Amino acid sequence: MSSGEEGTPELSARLGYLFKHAALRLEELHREALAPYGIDGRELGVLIVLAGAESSSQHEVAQRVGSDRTTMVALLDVLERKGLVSRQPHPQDRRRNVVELTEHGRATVRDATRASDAAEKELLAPLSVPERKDLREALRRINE
Amino acid sequence: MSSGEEGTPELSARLGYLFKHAALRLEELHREALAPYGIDGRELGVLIVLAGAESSSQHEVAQRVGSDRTTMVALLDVLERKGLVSRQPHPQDRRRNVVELTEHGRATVRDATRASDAAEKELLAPLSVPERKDLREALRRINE
DNA sequence: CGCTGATCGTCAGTATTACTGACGATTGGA
DNA sequence: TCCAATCGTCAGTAATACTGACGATCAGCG
Repeated sequence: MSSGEEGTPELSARLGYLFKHAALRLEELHREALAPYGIDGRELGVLIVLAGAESSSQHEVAQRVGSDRTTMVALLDVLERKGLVSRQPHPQDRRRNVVELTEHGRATVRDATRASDAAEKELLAPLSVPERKDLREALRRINE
Repeated sequence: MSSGEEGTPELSARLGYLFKHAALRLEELHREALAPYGIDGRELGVLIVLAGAESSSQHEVAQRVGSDRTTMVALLDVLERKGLVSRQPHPQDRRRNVVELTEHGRATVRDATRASDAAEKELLAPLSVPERKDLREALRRINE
């Protein structure tokens, strides 16, 4: 397996291909699972961050999600229009916005996260339960 | 772990987050690893497909890569301009182009694949050797 | 042989996403 | 009080991949 072979490489064995296609498939499952809640996976990510750290600035939310503050503007515009989050001026620092989940937002995170869990479970269906745990753990360690 | 808990979900434990960040990190490693060859990961994918199936039509290449034929046009334009692939009219079916690796293309796939292997290895560095194999195998099974 | 439907490569247009760079407003420290 | 830094915002840009259409070509059927 590791002696100096020179075999034709196979695209479907490449890590990039494997990640990309797994991510695409998960995205599709999420589209179906989250449709009843009117959000997509990216938006659920923002809601999850807010559920874990109530009342953050937009900049903080962006950092936690792993995007940047300019991307967050339009994202929060949409979530605000959907009634899932609220923006209020920070009382002590008027440069900031305090971003919080609305009541509707809290209910949506709860239910949509369950739907997302189901989507993940469906993606991982070909694996045994311990294999699923190992996969998650391996990915977690790769991402430090 | 599986009793009716209602804990705050953590974004970094979500599969979508894990895949996205692993893919981003790998993309970055690939950027560095492939720079000497003047190609990116997407282009290496095309070259790898061509190395495994010499003389395909553009449509076939696109299907194997998992994109569509309109995307492939510009991609092959670039690879042709770089002297890595050649396009010739199919002798029997003049609708098709026969796409083949040039000599330079063959050498590039060989060397760039090695560089890509190194990038993958670096991404998987936190895992033991059997764990790397398990991860690949799990991803392969997820993607059918 | 002549039609008809399908296929191939191409291109224009569009949508999505995320970035850079700049701006005004605001803050906090020298 | 002044200056550098921060925050949210927006315009512009770049990368990517899609849809829909087009002409050229092919294959099958009558």
